[in-house]
Amino acid sequence: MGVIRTAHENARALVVGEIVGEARRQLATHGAATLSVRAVARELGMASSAVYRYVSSKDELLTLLIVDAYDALGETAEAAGASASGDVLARFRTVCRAVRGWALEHPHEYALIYGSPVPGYHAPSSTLEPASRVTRLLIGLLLEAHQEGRLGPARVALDPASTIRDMHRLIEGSGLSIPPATIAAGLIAWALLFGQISFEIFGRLTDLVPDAEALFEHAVTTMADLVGMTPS
Amino acid sequence: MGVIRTAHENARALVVGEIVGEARRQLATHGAATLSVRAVARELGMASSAVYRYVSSKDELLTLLIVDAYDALGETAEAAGASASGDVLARFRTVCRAVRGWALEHPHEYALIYGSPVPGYHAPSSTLEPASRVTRLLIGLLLEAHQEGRLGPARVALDPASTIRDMHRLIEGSGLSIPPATIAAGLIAWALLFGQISFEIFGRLTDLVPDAEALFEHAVTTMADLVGMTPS
DNA sequence: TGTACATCAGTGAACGCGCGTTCACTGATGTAC
DNA sequence: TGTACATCAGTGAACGCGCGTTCACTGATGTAC
Repeated sequence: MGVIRTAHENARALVVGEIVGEARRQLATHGAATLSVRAVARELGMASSAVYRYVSSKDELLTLLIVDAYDALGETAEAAGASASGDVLARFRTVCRAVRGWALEHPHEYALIYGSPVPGYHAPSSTLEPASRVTRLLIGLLLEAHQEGRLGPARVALDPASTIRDMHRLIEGSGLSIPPATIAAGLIAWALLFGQISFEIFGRLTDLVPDAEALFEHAVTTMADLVGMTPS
Repeated sequence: MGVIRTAHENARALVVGEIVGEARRQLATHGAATLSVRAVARELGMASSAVYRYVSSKDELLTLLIVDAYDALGETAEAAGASASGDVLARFRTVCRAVRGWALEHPHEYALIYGSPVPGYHAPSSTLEPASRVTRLLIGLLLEAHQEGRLGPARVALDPASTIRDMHRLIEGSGLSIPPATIAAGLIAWALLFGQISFEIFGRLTDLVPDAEALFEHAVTTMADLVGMTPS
């Protein structure tokens, strides 16, 4: 259909935006569990039945919110990566910081996409692409470092045949020219990134580590170390 | 009051156990969001009002479930650690495997304690002790390795003054004789452990890494490496 | 050992609530001639 | 440019549901004498 739309379609897109915006606002203040179609309609000053002209069900609204959150996080991370100066390592650190920063600013949206899955909700395929945005960005940095020759050996010794097979499958599936051990290290570093952020957001570091930001910096160093990213 | 109880008290404890058990069963099949006092009563064949003789509110039931989950995980991990043969490193690996194994068997209970916090619920202090059981076990292993001289330098270089201060505060608060850098590395390894498990439980590795168990073994090696735990 | 009494488990009805979703309708708005 | 018509946004009432929690009550059970 392209970019040209009829007036009706424009109006539709506008209202859908308002609905998702209000839903996001309620998510931010009350959390995902209490999100309700009726509450969104109420706050928007329209009948609850009117929302169904734009969104077919509560699940679809949830999907829109999830896509929205992934996109917001992806955009924040990409913008940080694009505007960062310095070498690949410096940009990697900046991107990690941006992800943490977004999570701290939007804890409920972060919980929606990186916390426990909402029971009974099954993510449709439309969430897959936005969900991989941050991952693709991080892989891009890894690839860049590799091409610049800034990638030492990964700190992971591939042992069982199944992992070697899995890593080769990933490499072939994406067409990346990164050594399998680096891929494995990248996956582990990825888990560490979101593990560290989740611990902080979900309150597990409270009263334990006052300066969580400083500890996060250490974690990022560990990640870079893991994949073999060397400075300057 | 001690261990001796009246018949009434014994009966009470028994029924509370049945209520929590049924609630746990429903949590396992339907997830935390749909947990309801009425559904538990229904399944137990009692009036919903009767539950309030034993549990003062839904929040208290949730607290009992959370304590229950922490204790189950703690017991599993402790049992694995106690029965494991081999050196500290081997026992560390066994404990990590046991934590992952429990999480895979009880994904909803895992989500309850290590996923996004339930909105509107504030954990009372009675959850603090059970929550720290696994952590204390892991710290114990670290301490053991240190006392046996099996602990090389941690792979974390303490940089900002605030982290050094935070780590010293942790050491003093617990009376541990572990170097500050090792404490920091331990915290990061801790985040990696649960980050890796959460990624697997919450489905982020599905279709990406078929043999998640093998990747987990690599992650555990990375954790041991991080804190400087050396083999044999 | 037998009886009176206090304790407490358990009941069932009720309160008030908010939810997701449907449906027949009204009225505005853009479009085709 | 003016009019007729189809489209569609939005309404308000309704359905049926399940929830947490309270309350006055009944009847069993253990205890004290």
